[in-house]
Formats: sequence, structure tokens, C-alpha cells
Amino acid sequence: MTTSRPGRPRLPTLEDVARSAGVSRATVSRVVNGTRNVDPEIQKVVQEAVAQTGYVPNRAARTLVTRRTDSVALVFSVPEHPADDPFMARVFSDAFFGRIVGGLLTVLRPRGVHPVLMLADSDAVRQELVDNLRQQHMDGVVLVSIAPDDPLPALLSEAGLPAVLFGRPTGPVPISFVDIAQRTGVDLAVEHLVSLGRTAIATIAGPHDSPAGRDRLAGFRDAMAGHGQADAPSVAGDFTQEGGEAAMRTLLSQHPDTDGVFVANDLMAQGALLALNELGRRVPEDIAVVGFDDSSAATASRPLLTTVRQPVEDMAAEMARLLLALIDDPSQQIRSVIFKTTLVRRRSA
Amino acid sequence: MTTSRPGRPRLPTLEDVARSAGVSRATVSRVVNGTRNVDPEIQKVVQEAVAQTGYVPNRAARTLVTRRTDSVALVFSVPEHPADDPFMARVFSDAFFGRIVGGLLTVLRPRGVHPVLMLADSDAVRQELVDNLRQQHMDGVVLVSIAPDDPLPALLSEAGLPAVLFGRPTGPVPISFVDIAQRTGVDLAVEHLVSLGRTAIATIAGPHDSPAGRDRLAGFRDAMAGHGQADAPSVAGDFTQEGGEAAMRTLLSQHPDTDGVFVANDLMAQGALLALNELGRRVPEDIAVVGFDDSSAATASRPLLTTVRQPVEDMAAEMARLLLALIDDPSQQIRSVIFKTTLVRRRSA
DNA sequence: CCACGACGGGAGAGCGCTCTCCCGTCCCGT
DNA sequence: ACGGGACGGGAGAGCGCTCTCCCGTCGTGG
Repeated sequence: MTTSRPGRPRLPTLEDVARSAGVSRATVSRVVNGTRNVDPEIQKVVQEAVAQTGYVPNRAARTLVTRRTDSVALVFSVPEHPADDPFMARVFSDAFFGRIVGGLLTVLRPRGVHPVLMLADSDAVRQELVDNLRQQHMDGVVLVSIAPDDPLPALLSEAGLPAVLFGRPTGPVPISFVDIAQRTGVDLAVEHLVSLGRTAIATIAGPHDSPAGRDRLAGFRDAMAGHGQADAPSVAGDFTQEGGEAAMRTLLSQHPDTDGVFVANDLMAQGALLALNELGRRVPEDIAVVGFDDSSAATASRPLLTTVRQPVEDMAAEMARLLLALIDDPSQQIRSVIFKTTLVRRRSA
Repeated sequence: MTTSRPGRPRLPTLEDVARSAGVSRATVSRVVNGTRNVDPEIQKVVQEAVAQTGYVPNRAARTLVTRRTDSVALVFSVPEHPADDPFMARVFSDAFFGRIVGGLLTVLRPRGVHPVLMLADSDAVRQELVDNLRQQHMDGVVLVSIAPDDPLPALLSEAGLPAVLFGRPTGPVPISFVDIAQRTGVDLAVEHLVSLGRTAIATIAGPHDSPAGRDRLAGFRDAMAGHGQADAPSVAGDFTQEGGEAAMRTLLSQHPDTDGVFVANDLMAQGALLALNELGRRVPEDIAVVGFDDSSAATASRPLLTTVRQPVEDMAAEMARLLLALIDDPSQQIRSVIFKTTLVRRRSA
């Protein structure tokens, strides 16, 4: 156990600044934190002393008494997976992650709060995470879960820890979250296909164990029922590009006359486009394709993908706001905020 | 300023556990941290008391005395950019980010160290970051910089803060880093094209203000010179897909006979492939394409991209190891570790 | 002219932990 | 049988900060 860092000299403390400024520790603290009124004259003296000594407040000491760490956990909860598997890469691939971080930072940074990155990929880790929070290492949690039936929301809720989810929880867990109006988003896609004159519309759905997958499929069914086609074809995919490719082939082999398809996410849509190209189907002439998410896959594919955009940055920013409010007052009611989606028209439909 | 969290009861402390176990605070600390020998009998009693009280050590208090936070900053340093610009999305897009995080975690997690995510997108933020470190909020820095002439490496180095870079610094800054043998990697690509019988080989280079861009172009020139073609054509791109697309068109308009091209990164290569497809050139029959990185773009493009793979996970893991060593002993010499690349043969060459 | 409140500043008690000292006990070797 | 060292445990200081409490000094109103 190292006692003290060799080579690194002792940093100036409040005490040092106080001595140098000829005031008490308390006064320096007041100036530094801007609490209460301090004589402008003294304020100046203290500020000079701070600058001169190069004082920077020690976070741990402050945390110890305020019980605030000014950092929150940014947790990605994913299914258990072998170490060498590219799953994790997939999780973070796509701009999704960046958009989340970007949105969070617009709110967190001005408040001086830092996100601590955590990957919850096993139940052991999930438990450890809850311990970490109880340890007061972090004030709260922003949780993005893509694990089927993730126990984490319930764990957090039970522990009474401030937390906000991206997307509604799988079960009836009392916890704050942000989400999009999934069905309305799907409507956008379906109505667009219909307005294009497509009459044989099908869907490539997401996995049934994800809320988004389920909601989007249900939305699709409802929307199609509204057009008198309650039995529109659907093939389930797994939200990956390869899955989309395979699903497209399956779909066409079962329903070769399909002329419009709603794909539950862009990555699968990209795969579907690849498959269509190889099968010699022209997009959008022979078959129109609409994706969901407006991820980077949408602009990486050819033709450019028409898709339903979710305002991820705004959602992330709202998550941060909800979380900070919850941290300020943990007795606060849980809340959920639902965002609207928009249709981004490109070439594929 | 909130005094104490309402609703949340006081957590058990060492003192509580000690009382409950009938031993001293020091003994409980020893058991919890596994330092020194403690009578197995007492150990058991203490452990039971810990479990019974639900004790979890308070991180801040521990940090205050050990001066270790057990968290490191994971900094992405990027050029300044307008708030609404998708730049950030681009930064984090692609699996690159995930591979870095994955690699880091394999080393950090077993040691109980957490990465704190930071985005350094302006000089103000960079300065703030250095302050944060001096504040002891984090023990060290893992820096991934894609900002041209980034001042951060120098700042960190001057401040004597433990830091490790991904990729060598732009200037002659004394700082630890991991990198790949860029030239050897480029050799792999060029030799492959040559072995395929290509005789009119060109390159789409990266920006000149990035070390990787420069190194790869220099490597290309050298390799081609080795084949008696010191003046092989090159067009500069900006590492984006659109840039690659444009560069490919430029290249073909200037050198229509090109039958092999080395592209300095996969994203540009993906763009190049798109352009070639639109221009009616068959890949690899008419023109062979080799990329660099083996990013997700390599498998998202058609035909699948032959590329030079950098072992990002291994590099990230090594960064973590270097950093932890540096944190343990800051007086340690700076070190750099260079990794080998491998050629991943797919369809495009 | 005095009482009173507002205000600016200081003193000091901890926050919860680690770690150095120190002390008692036991097991050696001589 | 005795001295010395190894070992296990306790006492207590102190990490650097915030915040409550208290006290002195004003300005103000009766």
C-alpha cells in the first residue's frame, strides 16, 4: 500500500490559502463556493491567494461532507456474452452512443457533473454496480439497457437510488424514463409507405424480448389494421445487419410480391438493402424501405435510407435533467417523458 | 445547499461494524481491505458483522486518506465544433469507441478502477480537465486524440500527470503511448496489392495534420518506392466516408488506369467503394481496394473490405496497464508500446 | 441614545476512513 | 527459565473540506 505519492508535492489546501490571505478557512471556502456574502475587498484578496497558491479544492474532502460526488454512472446493460465476442463493439458501434453522450454532456457539463462509464454485462456486475452507488461513488444512474428482461431497473428502484432509463422498463417497474412514442413513429413509416401507393407492406421486426421490438411490431400491426390489413406479414430479426439481411431474404421468399417494408431499426434496414441489391430488386422502385432510428447506418447505406428519427440527444439531455432533479430531491415522484419522432425522407422510400 | 439527503438513512460506517463485531475500527478496516493477518476467527465475526449491517466502504473517505480515487479519465480530444454538428456522433460512431472501452475494461475492472468519460472539445475544457486531475478527481488519463496539434498531451506532460495516449503525439512530447507500426501495416497492404498483380497502385491518404495520416502516406510512398514507383498517385481525404467518395472520383479522373488503391482508413474506403460502384468499376476485378483499421465499415461495405487490422482492444488494454503502472509509480520512465497489424483478407482485394 | 437585527467573519466539530504507533501475547532459541 | 522477536489487535491522529454556531460590528428605528 503506497503511503504517499512520491515525487508529487503536497497540494495547497484551504488552510494554506487562508494563511496566505490572512483570513479563516471558512471565509476562503465561502469565496470559493460563492455561498453567503463576503466583503468584496476580502473576496479579491482571497481570489488572489487562490491564484497565487494554485489552489484547487479537493474533491474527496468535499464529497465526504456534502455527500455529493458530482458524478453519475452511465450504464450500458447488455446480455452476458463471451469475452472475445464482438458484442460490445456492436453495442457501442453506430453513432447512438455518441449521441447519448453528447446529449448528456450538454446538461451535465454546465453543472460540473461527470459521467462514469460502466458496462453491466453480468448479474455479478449489476450487483456490484448497485453497491458502488450505495458507496456513494456516484450520485445516480443513467441506464441504457439492451439486455432482455434486465433486472437492473428493478434493483435500482428497490434500492431507492436515483436512476433514469432510456426506453421504458420491460416490466412494471416504478422508475423514471424517457422514451419515444413508438407507435406514432411506426405510424409515420406506415403512412408514408401507404402514401407512396404501396399495397403489399410487410415488416422486419425486432426481437420480442425488447420493449422497442415489441412496441414497434404492435404499432405496425395496429397501423396496418387501420388500412384493413391486420395480417400484414412480419419476420423477426435481431437488430443486427446480418439479421436484417437474412430476414429480408426470408420475407421475399415467403412474400415475393412485397412492395414496401418497414424495418424496425436502421442496422437491419441496411442489411435488407444489401439483400435486395443482391436479389436484383430496385429500391425504391420495386420495393420501398423505411427504417427506424436515423442512425449512421441510414446514411451509410445505398440508397440513402428513409427512416424514423428519434431525438436521441434531446432524450439524453432530458435524462440528465430528470436525474439531477431526482438527485436534488430523492423523494420526488418518478416521471417519464415521451418524445416525438419525425420521418426523415431520403431515397429508399 | 442540502445538508443531508432526506429520506436516505445514514449508512453504516466502519464504527458501526466494529461495535457490532466487538472489535476496533482498525481491525474491521484490515479485514475489509485484506491487509495484514487477522485471526481467522475474528475475520469471520467481522465478515458477518459486515454482511449483517450491510456495510459498504465510503469511497470519499478512503480517497481522502489514500489519495487514490480508483478512477481514470477516458478523454476524447476532438477539434472545436459547433454544438449542433454531428461531429461528435462521428467520433463515437463506428465500433472504435467500443473496442477501446472493451480493452480498457478488461484491465481496469479487475483492479476496481472506473473510467470517467470526458470530451475535450475546446481549450477551455482541456484546461478544466487538467484542473480536475490536479483536484485528484482522477488518478490518470487515457487520451484518444483526433484533434490536430492537440495541446493536451503537452499540458498533461508538463503537469506531470500520469497519462497514456492512443497513437503517438503530434510533436516531440515526452509522454507514454501505444501505437501501431504504421509503416509495416501499410507495407502489408501494398505488398498484397502487388502480389495480386496490380501495377497501377494509388492511395487515398488521410489528412496531413494527423500523425496517422502522415505516417500512412509516408509508409505508402516508401513501399511503392521499393517497387520502383516513387511517384505513385495520392489524393488526400479527411477520413470520412464522403471524403473517400470524393477522393476516389478525383483519383480516377486523374488516373483512370488505376487498378489498385490503398485507402488510409475504412470509412474512406467504404466511400470509395460506393463511388466505384456508381462509376461502374468492378471491385476487385477492375480495381482492388485495401482499407485500414478493420472497423465496422469494413464489413458494412460491399464487397466486404480487405483491410489492415489494428488490435485496438489489445492496445487499449496495454494503455490501461501502462497507466496503472504509472499511477503506482509516477517517477517511472515514460514508455511506448508498438503493436503489429495484420491483413484481413476479404473480397475487395 | 439605546435596543435590535442584519451581516460578515472566525472557531471548531466532524464527515468516514487509513495508517502509524504502541502494547500485550505467544513461541521460539539458548 | 528467560530474552527477544513475530504477530495480532487497539488507540488515535489526521486527510481537507463544509457547515453550524457564535461573536463582533455596523445601520436603523423607536
